[in-house]
Amino acid sequence: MKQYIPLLSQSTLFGGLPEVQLDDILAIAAEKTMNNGEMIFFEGDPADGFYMVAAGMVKIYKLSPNGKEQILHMFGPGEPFGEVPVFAGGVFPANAEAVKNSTVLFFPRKKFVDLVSEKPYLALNMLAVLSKRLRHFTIQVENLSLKEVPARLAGYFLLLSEEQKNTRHVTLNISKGQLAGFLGTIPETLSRMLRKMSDQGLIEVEGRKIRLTDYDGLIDLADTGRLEAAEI
Amino acid sequence: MKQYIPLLSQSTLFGGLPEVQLDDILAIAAEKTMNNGEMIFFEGDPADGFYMVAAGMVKIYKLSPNGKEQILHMFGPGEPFGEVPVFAGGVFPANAEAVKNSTVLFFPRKKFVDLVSEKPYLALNMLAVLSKRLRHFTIQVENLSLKEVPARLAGYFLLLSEEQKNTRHVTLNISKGQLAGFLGTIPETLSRMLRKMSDQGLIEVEGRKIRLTDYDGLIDLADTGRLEAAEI
DNA sequence: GCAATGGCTTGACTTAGATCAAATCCCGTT
DNA sequence: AACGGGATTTGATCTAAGTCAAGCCATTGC
Repeated sequence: MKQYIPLLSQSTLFGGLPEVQLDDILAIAAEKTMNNGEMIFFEGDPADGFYMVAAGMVKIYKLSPNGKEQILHMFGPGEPFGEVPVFAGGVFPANAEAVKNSTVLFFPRKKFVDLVSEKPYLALNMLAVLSKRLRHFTIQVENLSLKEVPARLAGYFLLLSEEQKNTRHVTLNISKGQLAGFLGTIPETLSRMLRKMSDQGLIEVEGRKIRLTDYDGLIDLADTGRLEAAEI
Repeated sequence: MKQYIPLLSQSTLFGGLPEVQLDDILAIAAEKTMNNGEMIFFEGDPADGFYMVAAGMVKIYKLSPNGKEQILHMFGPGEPFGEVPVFAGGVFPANAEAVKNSTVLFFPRKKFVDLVSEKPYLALNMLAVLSKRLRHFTIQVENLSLKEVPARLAGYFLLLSEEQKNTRHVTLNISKGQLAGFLGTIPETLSRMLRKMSDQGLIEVEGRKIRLTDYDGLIDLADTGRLEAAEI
């Protein structure tokens, strides 16, 4: 069960606090297995608990009236999702769908609230998790409204490069279509941008493997925004 | 001091919990007065505490390299802000500026964390506040990436109309320039959209007073997206 | 081996909205 | 009442990115 630790240890801020009893928290969880593409919940569904990914991967997204999909988050093993309505009340604000065959844990709200009242450090951990998520959203809003697609894309590559230790060689963990949704654009546009960026020698694309051939150029692109037209 | 209650009572979810001692929380706060336009903190500043608006109004925003401003939040009396780094660690992810002459309370992180360990219900209240903020961001991301400016604007009017009891007659509480920043656009575009919308009889604009002349039309616009060109 | 399906790429076209520049309005001061 | 400066509006233009329509791999199943 040790693979579930991320939920509980994500914050080292309050390290002086006693160790959480993993069994306590896992005791109140119910396990569900989901197939790739299966919906976990829909926007608007009443929420009486939250989830955590045990295995696989889950995407949280919104749809526009004409079907364009904006991915808000992708969550992997150990990451909780759908907590908002548990604390704020009401309904799920977005859709959740398994993007691989996955196992998720469900935590009924009542049980969790009871538990959290007993164990304050659990609440502090949860606060840290929500705070980090809030920060991610801050960045996402900034990206969507202040940066153009190439800048967002460059930023995404740099992020990947930090996550994966191989500084110059990253591998997409999602399909390009999904990546487009995550960046707030559409597959066609993403495809063109990838092409432009490789034309300019910033990257080399081979399927899901991306070589970052001009790291500094990417950094520059990521925050100053503009992708110059290729001048031979 | 009763005007500070919103922080503590925003969640009725956990109503069974004992009443918070307002004095406890206010005891650890320091008061600052700010002039209109004065900065409270900058993006990247190290954070050792969070704030709450006591009087006036504060905007939280990001800037693009070329100066465009995206407002993330506007906070009024009783609303806490800048809590994210307190729980997630690190630095402020955006700028905070007083948009009126204002008074803010500052809560040093260490003192607050100590207090929260003693009073679990305080943490639960904080969780509720952060969760609601997270939900707002969900909506903001959706708006920015999936909806066009007229739809966002219509949505904003409908929101205002709910907040202010007068169903057909709303008053902007911020300048149009600020509103543009909040909607992720620029003043020129906002101005044109307001014009289009009044040309179509959806609203009537008179300074900061807006009459919602076609409520159903606005609802339609807010979620199906498109503003038809005015015929004739 | 060869449909066939889904993911990706490409091209031609359209459009929402940003930029630039110039009025004009509005309001608190002097 | 005249002044000055910010806020707002308007017009002309430009551009990033979305839409529509085809074609192209590349895998999976038959």
